[in-house]
Amino acid sequence: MFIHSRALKLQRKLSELVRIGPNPTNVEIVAGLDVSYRGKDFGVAVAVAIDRNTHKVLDCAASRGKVDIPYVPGLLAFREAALMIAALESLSIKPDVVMVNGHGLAHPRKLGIASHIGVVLNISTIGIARHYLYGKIVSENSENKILIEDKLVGYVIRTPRGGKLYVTVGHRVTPDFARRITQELLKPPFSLPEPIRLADQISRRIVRSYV
DNA sequence: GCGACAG
DNA sequence: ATCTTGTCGC
Repeated sequence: MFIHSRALKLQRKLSELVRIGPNPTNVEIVAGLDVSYRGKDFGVAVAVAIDRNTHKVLDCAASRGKVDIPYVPGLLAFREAALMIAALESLSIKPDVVMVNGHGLAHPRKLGIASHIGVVLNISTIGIARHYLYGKIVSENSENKILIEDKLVGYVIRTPRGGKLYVTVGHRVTPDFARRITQELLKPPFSLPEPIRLADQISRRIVRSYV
């Protein structure tokens, strides 16, 4: 079952394992992870693998099931990580880096869902969030940096339509690599990088197909 | 006590 | 995130 205090303790423990860089080499496959819900406790997670150069979909997989843990700000991973990991491991190919819908190090205990998944699977991950959660935003050189304990962990970037996107280090990537790969896969007129956008779109279609 | 609060 | 159709606008 779910013990709030245990969750906090686990996050503080796992956060010690998070690494900023080094970046993966020869990045050709980028995956995106997202979860949609039917009602309040039935979720569908989808993993989409994209070719970093052609932006074509290489593979796609889904995982669904009852979700008993409620959403609590700061504890999102306990609600969604299991389904996301199941979907990710169902892919027939291995991504070089994974984008997760949620924050990475920009988190109260430095362990947003992107970092959580990165540490648990020991893979490179990037957090992609549409809303602010935690951290100091500093405008510098016409760019908005996200600082945690005075350390750079990511950037707030602008989407083609003027919206904001919080891009942060999940695990084993640098802030600049996270931003660069995100920009590369951010195709107008969309406001989310392709891997996440497709995972989001596909997961809601699956969910909505359930009458 | 007050405000903030990913998906 | 989800409950929800059409509609106004770039």
